Amino acid sequence: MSTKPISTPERKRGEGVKLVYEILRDDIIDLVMPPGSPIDEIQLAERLSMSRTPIREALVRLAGEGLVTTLPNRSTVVSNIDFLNLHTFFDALTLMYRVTTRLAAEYRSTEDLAQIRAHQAAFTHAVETQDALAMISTNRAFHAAIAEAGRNPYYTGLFSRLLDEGRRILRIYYSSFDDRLPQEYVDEHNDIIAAIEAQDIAAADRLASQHADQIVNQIRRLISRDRRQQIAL
Amino acid sequence: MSTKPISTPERKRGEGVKLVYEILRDDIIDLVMPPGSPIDEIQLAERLSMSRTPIREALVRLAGEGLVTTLPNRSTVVSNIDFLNLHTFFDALTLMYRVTTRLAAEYRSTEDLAQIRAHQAAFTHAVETQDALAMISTNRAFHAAIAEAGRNPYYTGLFSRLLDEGRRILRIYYSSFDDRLPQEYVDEHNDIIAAIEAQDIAAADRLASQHADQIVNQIRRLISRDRRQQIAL
DNA sequence: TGTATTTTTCTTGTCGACAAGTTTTTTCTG
DNA sequence: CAGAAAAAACTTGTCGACAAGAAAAATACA
Repeated sequence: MSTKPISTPERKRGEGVKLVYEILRDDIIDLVMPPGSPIDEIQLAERLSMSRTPIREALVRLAGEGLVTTLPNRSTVVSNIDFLNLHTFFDALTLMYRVTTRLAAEYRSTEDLAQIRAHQAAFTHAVETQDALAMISTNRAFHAAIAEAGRNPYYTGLFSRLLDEGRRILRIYYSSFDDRLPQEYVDEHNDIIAAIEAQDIAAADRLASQHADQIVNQIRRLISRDRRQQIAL
Repeated sequence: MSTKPISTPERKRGEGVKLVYEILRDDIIDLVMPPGSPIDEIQLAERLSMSRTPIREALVRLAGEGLVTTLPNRSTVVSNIDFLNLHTFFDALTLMYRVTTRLAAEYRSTEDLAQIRAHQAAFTHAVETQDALAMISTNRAFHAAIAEAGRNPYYTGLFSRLLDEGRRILRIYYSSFDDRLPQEYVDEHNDIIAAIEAQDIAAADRLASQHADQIVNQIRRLISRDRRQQIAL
């Protein structure tokens, strides 16, 4: 975690919480603060030059989203990634990939398609320049845009949480990205876009399902490879 | 909302937030505080004889779950029920009914079954005594227990929110319950229990789907009937 | 009398301080 | 010197107070 103070000489009333929330959220998702990192309220308050009240409010919100864990009367820490129950994560992620893509095919507007295509362009660029970090974030934005087009807030809410959790997991292994897979992702994304544009719900469901399997399998491979390396040490 | 002060002479450190959270949550779900009700922090603080800090923390949590809406620099109010987009609610509810029941059939332990049966007994009793309010809450507990048996925290989290929202909607119409339908629900619940016990995933899925359709249709009927009455006035 | 403007009142957002626990350090004792 | 007990240092949870903004009331004006 960077400790340098952030210059916030003037802040509007009500923006403090938002600021802290977004800083912590980004730092947690990008693993700047790895799982288990303690979050010191006083330190944060000094760094952002504000009182502990807005800090605590942001922490309560983050706890509600499962990104931090509050240990009563003890420190708040960045939530751990539960590798033992990853299958529940994969299961929910796959389901949300499917239903959001289905709904997008059903309800997408022309503007939705433009948004989705813009994110896909960014993802393609990240793949071409082999920027693994950019791949992870643009991939998230691409699928979040699809979910938005589906217009079901219950799904977008859960899906966002799952995508964030997936980002954390991928960041751990981002250095060991295969450069063969990303191109496949680009192609699959394009197929999904085509199905959404054609409003072919069945195809959207099938493609999303396959895409989810690809990602799940990739994560599984990254984890097992990592485990082998650890044993080799 | 009842305004009588609650006797809380001594409270342990850290229990204040939990107390406020549960009181507000229950009052909102049971429509003691109907949608749109303003929540006055100072009034609440005086009634529970504590400062505004724990009150605000509880409100942030409730806002995270969508039960209250915070209007910046203005009052926090109980969230409205979005009747215009009820289809997104029905869609998500049906899906969660299905996946949680499927998973329960797959992973249920003997203790899970006992829990589920206990809730079903309570539901049956509520139907027999024609206690509509008890039907609503025991029905929720029954399905929540099934979801717990499926052991996917992402699903149980979303499902809980949906069940709570459904409880709010049903409470609005609780006086106009048909007395024919509840008996069907009892039978359907028993079929679902049988499928879960037999670990018949396909049957569990199918029954949950039918059950969800029943409930969705019932709510739709209650709403349209209510609308006709309003027009008749 | 009705509308615009100012003033007052009220509620929320933020702050600094203190109390209740927890962890770490120090001191005591065998 | 090792382990237990006591004390100090630190962190979190709660409080009362104040400032900023919004709603309501009062006033001015046509």
